[in-house]
Amino acid sequence: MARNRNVTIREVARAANVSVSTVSRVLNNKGDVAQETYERVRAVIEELGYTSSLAARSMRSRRTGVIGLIMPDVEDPYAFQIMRGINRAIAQYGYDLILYTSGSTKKVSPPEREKRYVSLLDSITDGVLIVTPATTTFPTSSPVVVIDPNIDEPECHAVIATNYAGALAVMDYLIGLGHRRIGFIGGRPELKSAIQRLQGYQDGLRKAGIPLDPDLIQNGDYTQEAGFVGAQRLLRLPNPPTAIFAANDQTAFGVIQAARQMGLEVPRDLSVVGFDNLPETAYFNPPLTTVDQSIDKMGYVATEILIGLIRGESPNGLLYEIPTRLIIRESCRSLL
Amino acid sequence: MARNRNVTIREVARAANVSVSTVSRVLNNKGDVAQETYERVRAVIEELGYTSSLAARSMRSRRTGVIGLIMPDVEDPYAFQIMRGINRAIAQYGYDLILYTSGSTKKVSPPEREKRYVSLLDSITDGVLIVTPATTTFPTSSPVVVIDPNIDEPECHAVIATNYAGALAVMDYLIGLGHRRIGFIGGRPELKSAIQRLQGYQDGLRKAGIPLDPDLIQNGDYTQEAGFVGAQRLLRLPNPPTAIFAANDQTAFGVIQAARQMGLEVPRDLSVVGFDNLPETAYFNPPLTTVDQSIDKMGYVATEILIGLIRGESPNGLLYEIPTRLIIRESCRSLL
DNA sequence: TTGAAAGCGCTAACAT
DNA sequence: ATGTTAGCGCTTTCAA
Repeated sequence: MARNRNVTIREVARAANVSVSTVSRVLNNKGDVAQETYERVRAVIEELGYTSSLAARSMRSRRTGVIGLIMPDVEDPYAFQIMRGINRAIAQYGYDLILYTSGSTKKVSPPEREKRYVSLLDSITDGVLIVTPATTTFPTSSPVVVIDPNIDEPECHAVIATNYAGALAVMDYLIGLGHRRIGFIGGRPELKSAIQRLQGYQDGLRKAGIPLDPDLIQNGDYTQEAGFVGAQRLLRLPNPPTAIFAANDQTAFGVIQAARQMGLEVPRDLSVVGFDNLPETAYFNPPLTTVDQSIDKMGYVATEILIGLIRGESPNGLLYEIPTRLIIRESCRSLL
Repeated sequence: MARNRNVTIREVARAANVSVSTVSRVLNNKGDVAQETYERVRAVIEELGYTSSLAARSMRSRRTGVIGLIMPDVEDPYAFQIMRGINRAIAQYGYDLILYTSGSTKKVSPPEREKRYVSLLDSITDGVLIVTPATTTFPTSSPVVVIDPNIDEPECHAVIATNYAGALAVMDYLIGLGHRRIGFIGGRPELKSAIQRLQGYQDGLRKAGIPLDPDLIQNGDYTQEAGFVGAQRLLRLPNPPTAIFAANDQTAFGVIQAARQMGLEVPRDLSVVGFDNLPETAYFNPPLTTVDQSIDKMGYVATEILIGLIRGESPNGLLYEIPTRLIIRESCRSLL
């Protein structure tokens, strides 16, 4: 906290009978310390259980060995999955990670909030990662890498997924099975990912020469409820779809529940495909065919890029795309 | 990062034509600033997009408004669920949260690691929360609250769950349904929670006068695999159990899978009950009867206690117990 | 190889 | 009501 009664570098110095600068040299392995002195200081550090203050360290030095992470919502399973990948990367490269969340400032607009967080973390980290930001311009000199930004042309290094291609793959698959009436339940319409998935749905139909039926497109918001409600609407149509493409796995789960409640068996009576492939998707019954975004990989790659930037490397471009791939878990047969 | 080219309090002061201390007063709403000056400074702060450096702030001041969180493993869904509760609390009380994870130092023993993290966070937070720590003595003056410590008599404020009572409730329930042969698949045997659940299993049988059959107890480690393997062993016994009590929900999922693979229908042929009730448990099919630990509530309460301590309040005792409760999702009928 | 001293950005006395 | 000043714990010149 602050009025820290913890042992400081001064106490270590006194106990080891050296100056603070010598202790600092030992801490940072500067090398220009006599072997004997080095060991004595190390011993004292050990004995006193000394840990240098992150606050003081980051105030003076360029490098802290800590990476900052900002997430829109810690509770978001999607963001959490990204964190898994980040975690792998920091372990691999020997960095520490600080995740910052604010309880207050809900009244501030997202871009403002993000900027505030970045400059906050900026003071104690070597670089910052942001998940699904609403802006990509940040008032900082230290590197920033954004993951899945909700911005068309990011102005900083960004890692994105091939949402459009993934949605197209789903449509190719379903159409290939013989489906002609395919319903779609969308994600949060203000998000780029949702727009791209819808686009893939539409273009997939177009490519196959199947006319677009507006009745078959339902709004959603990436929740299970949206899937449930949307599926009910779709299945009650005079001419219901034989397959439903849900904007994410949770929505797909809602679809399956609605179908069941209406006495339909999945996949016998209805084919269901989802986007995303979070770990809990594995618990679904029946197993769900999904588009795997390698969400955690986005986190991993973003961290790798960030660490490269910290080390002074400069990647080719600003954008890095992680390919999606279709995982067929349960055959979605044609009903025709 | 550090060589922060960000705007500092000095630049704000110069732009607003006041001294740094006046800016500091405005920032901290000290009140003894002229209305006019206050507004001018606020305007400049806004204009320059100034954010005070966490590092510098925490070095000088007692209060940072930030709470630190240390988790054994960010990937652990149990710990994540606790974080949900913490998140609710910090939102409620207007604090910020910093989660600290280290990629390196895997070689250090857990207690040492925890101490290191605490003193690290200590320098930038007002208090620290630790999930399932291996120690409860920390070299810090700022308050620490531990959640579900793996220590019998914690030496700092601790929030724990009534694991034993919960396990007992499961046994009462199953025995009440008529079950006499009840299998048990344990959790990580080095953890207190696992020991207490096993104890509840054994005492539940004893209470009902049912002799303990060692064959019915399988080791586990809180994973799905452990449930799968353990259930296979149990169900292949000459005299297999009619019900299985799994140490947590993931293990229960493994049990269900094993039973299915052996041609048994749950719950018709086998009753399954789990401990824990993470959100993904809701996706299980058939619905699982579990002991809800209110895991997130543990996080919430711990945060409340910590904030109280920060504010100088002193709770009654060191220990706070969160009651568990049995959630009956699917009737576990007797097979006798 | 080591120490002394300056100063990072900020807050909190103490002056005015 | 505002400014001046002394550090917080650390790293980093610069001297010795």
